[in-house]
Amino acid sequence: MKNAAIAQVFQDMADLLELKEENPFKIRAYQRAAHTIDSLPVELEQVMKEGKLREITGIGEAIANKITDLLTTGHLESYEKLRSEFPENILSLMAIRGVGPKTATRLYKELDVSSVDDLEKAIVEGQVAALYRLGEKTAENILRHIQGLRRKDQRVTLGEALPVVEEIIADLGKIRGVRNLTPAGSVRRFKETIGDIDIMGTADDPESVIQAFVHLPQVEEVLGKGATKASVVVGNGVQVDLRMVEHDSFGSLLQYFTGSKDHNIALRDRASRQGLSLSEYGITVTKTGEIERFATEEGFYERLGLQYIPPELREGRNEIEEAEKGTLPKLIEASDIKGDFHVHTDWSDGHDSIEAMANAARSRDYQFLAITDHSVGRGIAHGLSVERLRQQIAEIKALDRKLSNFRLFTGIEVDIRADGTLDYPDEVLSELDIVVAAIHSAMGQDSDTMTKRIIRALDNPYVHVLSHPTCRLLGIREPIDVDIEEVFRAAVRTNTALEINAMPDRLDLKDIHVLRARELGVRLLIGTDAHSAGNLDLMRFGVGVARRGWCQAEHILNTSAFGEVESLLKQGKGQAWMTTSR
DNA sequence: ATGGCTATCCATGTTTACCAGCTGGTAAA
Repeated sequence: MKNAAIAQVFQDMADLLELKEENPFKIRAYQRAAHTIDSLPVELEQVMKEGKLREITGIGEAIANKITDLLTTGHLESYEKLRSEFPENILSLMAIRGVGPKTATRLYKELDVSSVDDLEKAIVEGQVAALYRLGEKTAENILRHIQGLRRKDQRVTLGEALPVVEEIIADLGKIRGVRNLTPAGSVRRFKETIGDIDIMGTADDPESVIQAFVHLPQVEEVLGKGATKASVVVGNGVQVDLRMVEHDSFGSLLQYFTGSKDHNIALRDRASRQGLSLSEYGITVTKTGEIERFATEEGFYERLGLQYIPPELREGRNEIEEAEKGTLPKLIEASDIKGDFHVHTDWSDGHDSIEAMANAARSRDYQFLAITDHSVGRGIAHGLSVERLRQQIAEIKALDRKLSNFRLFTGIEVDIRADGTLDYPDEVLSELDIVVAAIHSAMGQDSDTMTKRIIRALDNPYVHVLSHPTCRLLGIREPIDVDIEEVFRAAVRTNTALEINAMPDRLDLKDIHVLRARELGVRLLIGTDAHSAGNLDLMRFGVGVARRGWCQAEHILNTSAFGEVESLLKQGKGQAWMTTSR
C-alpha cells in the first residue's frame, strides 16, 4: 500500500469521526497524520521495516499499529467498522463546499439523502430549503458547488504532470543511443492543465526504448505498444504516450506534437499559400512532392521564413504574424529571476524558519527575499498579531544585517476583509518593507462588491502588491467573481503590482490575464507563495505563466537587482514604483 | 490521538463571514 492510499484512509477516518462528533483533538490527530504521511519523502513500508514508524512526529502507538495493519493485511478493522456506521457515500456529501459534518448528518437523517445525486434532487424539489436553519440561499449555494464539481474536468495540473514527465525522461535517458527526449504537447507549452502527456525522442534502437518504457515502475497499465510508439497509464491515472523516430526528422515531429492545434492550423494555412504542406515527417513541396526533413524545430521554422517560436507562445494568438516580422519578444527565463516576493515561514503556516528560507534563496543565487507571513485574520494559519509581527520584523532585520550581498525584506501577506479594509492599521503596515494584500475569505461576493473591495485595498497607500488576484484553485475552486479589467486599471492608477502566483494549483494571474495586464501597463511580479524552502523551486511555474503572457524580463519585478527593488519599495507607491523602465 | 512528561495528567489552530431568524450555529480559510 502506497503512502497516498494510507493517508486517504486516515483522512476519511477523520471525516467520519467528525460526523460522529468525536473528540476534536482526536480528529485533528488523524488529520495531521494524514497530512504528514502524504508529504513523507519515504514509503511507510520502508519505515515500518526499519521499525521507525513511531519516530515520525504525529504518529504514536495507535496510528502506528493501524499503519502496520494496513501495510501487512491491506485492511483496517476500525476503519471498516467506522464506515459501516454511515451510508456509503456520506463523505462525498462533505466534499461539497458548504456542506460540513452537521449538514451532511441532517441531510441523510432528515431527508434520507446519501449521495450527491440525491442531494441535487432534494434541492431542486425544495426539500433542503425547507429544513430548519437551512434556507433558499443555503440550498442555492450548495447547488452551485455541486455544479462546480461536475464541471471539473479530468485534466491534471502541470504541477502534477511535470514531475512525472521528468522522472520518465531521466529513467529512459540512461539507455544507450537515446537522444532528444523531450515532452511535447501541453506540457511543453507549459499549459496550466494537461490532458495526456506526450514524450518524443530519437534512438538508434527505438524498440529497446519502448520496451524499457512499458516496464517502468510507475506504469500501471499498458494501453498499446508498437515498434516506435507506446501508450501507458501511470500512477496518478494520467496517460503517457511515447513516440520514437529517426534522428533526422525529430524537428518536425516535435513541432507537430507540441501544437497547439490552433497554432498548427494557422501554420499550415500559411504554408499552403507558399506551396508547402506540413506534416510530422517534414515539409513537402506541393509541386514536386519532395519532402524535406528537419532534425531541429529551429530549422523547421526557418524554412517557413519564421523566427523560432517558443512553445509557450504557440497558442494561435498572434505569434505567427510577429514571427514573420521578426518581432517576437525575448521571453523572460528562469535564470533572470533574482528574488522572491511571497514566502511563508514557521511564524505562520510555513514549514521552515526565516533563516532556512533565506538560505534556500541564497543557494538559488537570489539577491533578495521578502518574508510575507499571514496576518492576524488568518487564524488557522497562525497569522501574526501586531506584537508578533513586530518581533518578526526585529528578527528579520537582525538576520538581514548578517547577510552580505543579499537583502531580506520585511513583509506581510495581509488579509483583505470583506469590506475592503485590511487586517492591520496603516501605521503597522507602514513599518514593513513590502505589503502583499490578498483575499482569503468571503469569496462568494457578487462582482460589484468584490471589485470595489479589491480596489479599496489597492487604494491603500501601503499595499504594494495584490496576491493571487482571482483566488482560483485549479480543479478545486472557481475564481472569484470580479471585473478583472477594472482591477487592472486600478492597479495602474494606484501604482500597485499584481502577482503571478507560482503555486501550480493557483497560477493566478493566469496567462491571458498577464497578457492583458501587460498591455495595460500593470506592473507584475512572481511570488511562489512558498510554504517550505523546497517550494522556492515553484518559481519556474510562475515564469512559465509569464512566458505564456509574452513577458520579457523587464516586465517582471523579480528580475531587478536588490538595490533597485529596495529603492522602489522605499519610495512607496510613488511614481518610481511604476514608472521606471522596469 | 499525540507528545511532553513522568500526573489513574494535560494541552492541543483562531478569526471571520454567512445565513436564518433577529443571536448563534455552521463552515471556511
